[in-house]
Order: sequence, then structure tokens, then C-alpha cells
Amino acid sequence: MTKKPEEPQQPTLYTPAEVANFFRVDPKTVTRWARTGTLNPVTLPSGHRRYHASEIHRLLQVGNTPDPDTRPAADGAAIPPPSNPRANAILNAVIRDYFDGDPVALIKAVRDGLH
Amino acid sequence: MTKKPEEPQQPTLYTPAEVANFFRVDPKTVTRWARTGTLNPVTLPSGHRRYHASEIHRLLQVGNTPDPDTRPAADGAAIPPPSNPRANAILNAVIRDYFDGDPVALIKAVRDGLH
DNA sequence: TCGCACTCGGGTAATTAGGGGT
DNA sequence: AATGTCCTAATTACCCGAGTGC
Repeated sequence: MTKKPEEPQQPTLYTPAEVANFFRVDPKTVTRWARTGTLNPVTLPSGHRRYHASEIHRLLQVGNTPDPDTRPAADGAAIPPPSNPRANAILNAVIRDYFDGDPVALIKAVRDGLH
Repeated sequence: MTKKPEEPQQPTLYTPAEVANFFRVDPKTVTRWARTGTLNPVTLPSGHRRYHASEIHRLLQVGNTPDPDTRPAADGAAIPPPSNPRANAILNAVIRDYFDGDPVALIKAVRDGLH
């Protein structure tokens, strides 16, 4: 982020319009899905919504390997990214605010979200 | 990160770009939130802003449905979100931006920070 | 001191939410 | 029951130039 954007990264959150295009429906319909609980988006302070890419992909049944989102190169992924002090700072804050200060809990959460 | 537990933990501060990535909005929007009082950032002498991680995390979880509601168990699902849905958006962003989209790399980083 | 990416402003076009009615 | 469309108000995105951070 404060680094370089370089490649067209895959967003982890989608806008209503993007989701609407994926499903070929009106954005209004996407909004209804959110209100009825079909989708669980992130809500901005203003009330606007952003939809989890993983959730959208799952519903689109793109659940194959070509999933453009978080893809763990299970195999010998050349060289693991170097430890980033910035990332460490953020992770500490996340662990403190979301996982009761327990790093293991975070690892579990991420791991559970993988297979 | 989880190492060097010596000093009193300083509050983690996010840049406008980082906050923008977490919410999938334009950095300008983050600035607007600050001006309208939605966010109470640290203001540098120059006028630039830095946002408290705790505050961002709090807003980020407002729109996320904390309840593990009944989800359509679509088999062959893609990568489901982390078990802690409230940390979903931010963790995915961190994985994407700092760990080359590789969740395993994040886990390693956290694990290495434990001892 | 230089360079580059980022952030600050404003101004204007494009999206979004919400309700109502089809 | 589920969508698509019309409307308004509110919010957000992209444009610019200038200043700041690292």
C-alpha cells in the first residue's frame, strides 16, 4: 500500500456495481440480497456497502483453483515474502483488536479460511 | 512484532491509503470522513492525517454480520473467509498487500513473531 | 538536495441507498 | 416472492495543481 501498487491487484472487496455485473442483475438487487442476509457485506460509515470477494466467488461457483483471490501457493513457492515491519505492526493491532491478543487465534482463523 | 515486548505499545496508525484499501474506497473519501467527524485521526503539523488502527477496526466490524448465520453449504466452495468475519476485510487486505496474496506467508510471519 | 509517491485542497461527474409502485 | 425501473438525497469517485513525507 504505502509501497507500490504495481500489478492490477485483485480487490478483496467489491462495489455494488461490480457484484451486479458479475451476476448480471441490477445493483438494487444486490442491495436487497444484503438486506435479506443473502450477502454479508462490509458497511461503510455512510451506509454504503462493500462485498467480500471470497463470498461473491463462492456464490458464483468459481470455486476452482483459478480463483483469483487469496491463493496459497501450496507448493514450494520459491521464496516467501520477506518479513515486513509494517505488516507486523498491522498484524499486532489486528491481533489485539480482533483476537484478544492471541496470535494463535489469528493463525487459526486464517488457516480455517484456507481449505 | 509480537517480540520486543519491552516498550508500552504505541498505538498503530494507518495512512489514508491503507484505510482506503481496507474499506475499498478512495483515499479522498477517508479524508472526508475525517473532516466530517466520522474519524478522529492524528493530524500532522503539515495537515496530513494518520488514523488510529483501533478506530478503523471498530468501524470495519460494524457492517459485518458477526453471527455465523446459516450459509448455503455449496460444495467445492472457493476460499471461505476467515472464521472471524469481523477481521475478514482487513486480513484479506493485509494478505494481499503485504504477503503477495499468500495466507501461508502471513501465518509464518505471525508464528515467527511468537518466539 | 533531489526524486517520487502520497496527501492535501476544491470542483464536478458517477454511484448508491431508500422508498414507492410495476 | 423476486426483479427491474423511476425518483430524490446523500455519498463517493475522478479530475486538477500544489505541498508534504521518506
